[in-house]
Amino acid sequence: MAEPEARLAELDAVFSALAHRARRQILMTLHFRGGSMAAGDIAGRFAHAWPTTTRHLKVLEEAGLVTVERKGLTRLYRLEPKNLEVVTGWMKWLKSAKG
Amino acid sequence: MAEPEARLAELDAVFSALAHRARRQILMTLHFRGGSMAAGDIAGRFAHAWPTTTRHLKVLEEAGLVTVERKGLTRLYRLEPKNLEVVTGWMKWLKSAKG
DNA sequence: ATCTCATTTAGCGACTTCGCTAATTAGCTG
DNA sequence: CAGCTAATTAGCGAAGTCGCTAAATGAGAT
Repeated sequence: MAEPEARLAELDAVFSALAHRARRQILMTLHFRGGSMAAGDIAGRFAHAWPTTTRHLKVLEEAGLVTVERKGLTRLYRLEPKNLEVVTGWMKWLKSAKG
Repeated sequence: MAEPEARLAELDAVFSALAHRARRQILMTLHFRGGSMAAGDIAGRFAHAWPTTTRHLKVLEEAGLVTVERKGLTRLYRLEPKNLEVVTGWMKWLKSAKG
């Protein structure tokens, strides 16, 4: 683990990313559609303007919750469930640890 | 469950509350010290000015993550683990549901 | 009633977030 | 290359967050 500050920063990034309803919904949408979708496909499912969704996607990407891959003209966003473990890990630890 | 909007609002409140490092730390501190502490006891463990911590406590309270009880001069904050289930529930559901 | 102690509320300034529209980048096709 | 399409970046304004200090509240003790 090392680098406690890096770990805290990661927690900050992940929890902040999850703090917005639209971003949680993006993750859910991705999951329900098999784990990966084109950016426009995602944007099309939201009432927000496309650039707004683009920015949400960037926040999720910076938190490590999704990854992007260029696929010709489109960009494929993929759910990265591994980094969600940061949250479950924190929750589990909070519940189990003894003082 | 009913009221989908109420449920979404609760998710918003809880995830937003967890999005700040100091607030996560307050929950951890509470847990490690047995689940309840006086406000001043909590504030004393943070570098922030006392009113700043008071506000964080209010955010946590509004999210249902802690409760307060007047105890003479002091106010006793108690961890409310039940409402943390909102998060674990969301996480679990996200991981297990099939599209 | 007054004083003190624990805590909150009020209010300010710096900064960030989140929505938008307009402009730009970059790949593909003719 | 010109033109279309997918998506991002730029930049703006409204609103929220988070730190602070100063003032107010409210309970207990003198």
